[in-house]
Amino acid sequence: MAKDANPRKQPRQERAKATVDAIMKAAAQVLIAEGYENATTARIAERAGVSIGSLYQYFPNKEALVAALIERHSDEIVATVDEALTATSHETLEDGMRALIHAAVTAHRLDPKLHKILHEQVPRVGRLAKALDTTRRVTNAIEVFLRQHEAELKNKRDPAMAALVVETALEALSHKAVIERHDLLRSGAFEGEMLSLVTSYLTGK
Amino acid sequence: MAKDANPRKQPRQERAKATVDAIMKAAAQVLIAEGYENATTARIAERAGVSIGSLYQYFPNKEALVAALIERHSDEIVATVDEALTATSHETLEDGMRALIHAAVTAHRLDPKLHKILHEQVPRVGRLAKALDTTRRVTNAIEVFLRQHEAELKNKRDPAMAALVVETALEALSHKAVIERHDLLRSGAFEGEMLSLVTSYLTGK
DNA sequence: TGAATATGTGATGAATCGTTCACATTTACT
DNA sequence: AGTAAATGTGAACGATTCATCACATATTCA
Repeated sequence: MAKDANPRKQPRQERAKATVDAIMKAAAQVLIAEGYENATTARIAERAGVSIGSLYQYFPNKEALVAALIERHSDEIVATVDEALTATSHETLEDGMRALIHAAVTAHRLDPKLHKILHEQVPRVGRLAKALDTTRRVTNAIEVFLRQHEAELKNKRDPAMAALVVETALEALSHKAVIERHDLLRSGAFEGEMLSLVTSYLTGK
Repeated sequence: MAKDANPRKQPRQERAKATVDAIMKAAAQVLIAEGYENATTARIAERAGVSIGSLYQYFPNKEALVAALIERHSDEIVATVDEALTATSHETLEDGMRALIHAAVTAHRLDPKLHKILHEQVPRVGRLAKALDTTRRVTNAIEVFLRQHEAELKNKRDPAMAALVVETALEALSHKAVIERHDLLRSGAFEGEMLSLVTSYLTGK
């Protein structure tokens, strides 16, 4: 087990970029198919059609490879949520929440199987934990939005606290719907429940 | 790696029961201290003051040992929640939710470190997944409670759906508070937020 | 007391894994 | 064409793991 976190060689030629891309694609596929523990570097390299040595030329170890995957996935989610909230910054709080919920569900649906693995099976330790702080970034975005709509907020609701509550609840509900109860999303009923949950909490109406 | 799931010998003498107990206690301690991946059977046996052979006499493999730990923990949580809901079955819906929230937080606090490991680091595969269905059992209990208070429920709220939403949200919030933001529990403010969230959703007031 | 059964031991096997490194091949550039 | 840099290869290594089994000890009970 290497503790070496030294940055590996950066791909300079097109050929090398294709290799890195193939490795990451293969890593995602193998993670989905085999789970984190059985996703060995050898299997990933084989799936990528690359030798094991090439893998270690661009990623110092397995952990860093998975971290790269997580970071990319996290960025996608945060971007999706951010877009939704900034796009509705001048509409009502309820409209914003509706957009947020839609974004959260959409984000989870980008690659549900990979999301499930990354979220449930990847150990939350070391560098991996850092890459997984989607939560904090999303909560911040929500807090900003709530401050912009403080007038609609129920008396004495602290935006920071409310953002924490809303993020936690919506993340859990989106996750459950997309990962475990995909049937709930057939009709729009479940999104309606989520909206009802957060708006009545936030506005107190 | 053995796939053998054959039931191992049951402890018949007191001595053996003590051994099994020591193994489970040690397993919890080692899991907390080292994490799931580094919690080797050898380390657990050493910590228990037992030989590795004894461990394998009562547990067919590491997975089964952890599963036993999970099952016990899950039963504790379900029991705590069940008590709270049945004790308040004749009080108001809000009182019941207050008790439920208190129970959820208490349940998470029984052994927060172990809970965190079991919840976040143990791979959700095979037998482990089955043992982890605390969720389903708690949701059922909540649904029963809600049906008993259907009169107080907002128009057209389906008890099954509402139970799902409430369980998911409260579990996520309790988890976050106890595991990541223990500071939030100093004052009772956070429990208040949780109560506000679910009661305004359920009663629509 | 002594035999049958239950329990405990730990060296050892067998498998797997992450990672390295000496070397081969390909590309870029003069 | 020729050379240096970039990229690719995969056998081999060391470390670690789970799990077994032949044997020793303790307990039960006739």
